[in-house]
Amino acid sequence: MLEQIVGRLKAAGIKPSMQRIKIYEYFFHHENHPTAEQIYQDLKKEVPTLSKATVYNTIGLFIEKGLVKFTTTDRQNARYDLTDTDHGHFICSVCNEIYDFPYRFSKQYSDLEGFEIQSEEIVIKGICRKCLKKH
Amino acid sequence: MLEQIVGRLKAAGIKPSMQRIKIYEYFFHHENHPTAEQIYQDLKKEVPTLSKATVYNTIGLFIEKGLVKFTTTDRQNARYDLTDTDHGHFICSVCNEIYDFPYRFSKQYSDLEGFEIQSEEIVIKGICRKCLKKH
DNA sequence: GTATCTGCAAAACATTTGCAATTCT
DNA sequence: AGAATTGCAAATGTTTTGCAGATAC
Repeated sequence: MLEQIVGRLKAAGIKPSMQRIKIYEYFFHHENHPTAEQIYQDLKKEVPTLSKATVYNTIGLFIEKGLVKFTTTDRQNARYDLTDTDHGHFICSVCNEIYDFPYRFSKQYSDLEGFEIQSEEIVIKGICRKCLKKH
Repeated sequence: MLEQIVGRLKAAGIKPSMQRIKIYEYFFHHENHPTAEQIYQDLKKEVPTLSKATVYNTIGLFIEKGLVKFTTTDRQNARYDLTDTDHGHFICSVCNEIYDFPYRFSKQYSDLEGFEIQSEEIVIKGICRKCLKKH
């Protein structure tokens, strides 16, 4: 696992420092698109000297190198996604949890002829099953 | 036209003040999802006493009453959409312009059974034709 | 005249930046 | 030592809030 993390960082041209490994690893263990704040709060327990600036800067580096991308689910806080699979995002307006669901993009949009497509995202907002049950 | 604006505001339970009419009207005349700042800058010419707080508060009221909703295209600045039609958003990563394109949502997602769906948005990022031509 | 609405200034909040201290090789 | 990385504190930029004055009914 750790080998895989380090390998991917190196492959992306990123020197695998302690902080970078921990942050990248965090994305693998926390699938529901954490905010920088959540990453910071959780990792501080393991790496007490960690600063929020480092979290932001490191994620910025990951984005630049293509390991991670923004989701556009949440306008308040930035949320991130590993750049692996085609999937849609459902965000619950009560608990703010993000759920991934399988979704295949069409890749072809007749009304966007002549446009270069770089990424596609579908965002569904509503109330998740867990929150619906609470009422 | 003005009648239509005023009518919609009243129907939504919003008292149609000068500022509110101008701001709501603005959305009808500017289809590409302006930011609060753009609305403020443009309307200031007509309504010099307008303050940015009023723009934000008024849009907030519109959202609360369901006349307008956030788009999730842009993480830097809030952008808004009239809650009318089914369409997708294309955002150009060069000029930051938003293009609407026809898109029919499926409304049915087998993997979201038991979830209540309130809104759907598809966001495609890339480079628009205009910017591609410049190179 | 009372309730609502507006606008200013300040506050709040997420994110970025400059720079000094630290770490790694 | 030299280069890269990190962490702090301050800056930035957007959005929200408190409150006093203005407006509308």
